[in-house]
Amino acid sequence: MSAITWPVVIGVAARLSDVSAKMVRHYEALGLLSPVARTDSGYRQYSEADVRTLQFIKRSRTLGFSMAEIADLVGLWHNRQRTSASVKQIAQKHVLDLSQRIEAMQAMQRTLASLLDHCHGDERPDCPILDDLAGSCCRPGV
Amino acid sequence: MSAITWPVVIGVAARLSDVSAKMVRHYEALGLLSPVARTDSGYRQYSEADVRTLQFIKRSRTLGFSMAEIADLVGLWHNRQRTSASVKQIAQKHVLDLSQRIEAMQAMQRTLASLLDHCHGDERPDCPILDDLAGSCCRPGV
DNA sequence: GCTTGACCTTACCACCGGGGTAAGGTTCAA
DNA sequence: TTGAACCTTACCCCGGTGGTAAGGTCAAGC
Repeated sequence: MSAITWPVVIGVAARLSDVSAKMVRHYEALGLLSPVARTDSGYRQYSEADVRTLQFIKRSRTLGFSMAEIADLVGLWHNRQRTSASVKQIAQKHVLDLSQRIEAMQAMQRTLASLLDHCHGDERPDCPILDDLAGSCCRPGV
Repeated sequence: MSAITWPVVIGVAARLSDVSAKMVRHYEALGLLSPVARTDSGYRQYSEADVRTLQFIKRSRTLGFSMAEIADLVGLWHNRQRTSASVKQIAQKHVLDLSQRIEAMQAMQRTLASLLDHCHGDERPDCPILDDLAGSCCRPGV
């Protein structure tokens, strides 16, 4: 077990937060992470607080929040005057967004399932799936 | 009711297939649609078959197939030696892919729902959602 | 002290499935 | 003949991430 000497360079911060060094720089460019300190030679220096912010961002991405939402969440996290209502509102909107995307994909699945059900899947060329994609059902004359 | 005079320019083909002219050109660049005829002045000319292909692509996109999958499907559609098994295999893979994406999003939803459930959503700053994102549960000492 | 290799820096390009915008040529109808 | 509507190519943008290249820096080993 090796204790960490702070601050750390980007590679260590990346490993500690399970975010690639590339994305760590990207998050900084996006403003999710305030510009960190630099050594004389230009190396970025990450404090424990910086790494915790990266972990916060990572966890938020895992839950599917967009970069814009995460920017808001990080801002609220760092703001002691925040209200839990403002946080909850962001999360509720995200859940709603997820529901809509899930519903859209499930609709695709239902249609595909029914098409798969009617397709023999054998050596013959006749295929209800292609027939549906070609729209033959709606325009029998075409 | 106005009968259509074939071939048509890109704008008409776009309206007939509910695909933007921009994307019609893009699909051609991707090779989904073989390069169409041109007038002396360079305008693209779309036949009925071309428009049917565009409609096929549109319907496939609506069902969530990727461009690569659609390229395969269009190829099979135009190939009389195809087997319905080959079509079915693409569709089955796509359904599986959808299932995995849906499952991942539902997992996010479950986590978010539980967090929302514990968040008061009032004027106070205390917020289980932020606590979770900050990972305080797992690293109480940090 | 010098070399080596691992690391850092910035700056580009790519993906997908589009959206936009600009500058210029063409067509058609009034 | 002129003006509007349309076409052409060529470029930039989004989100979120990967790669790659060319160069600077640091620490350890000899």
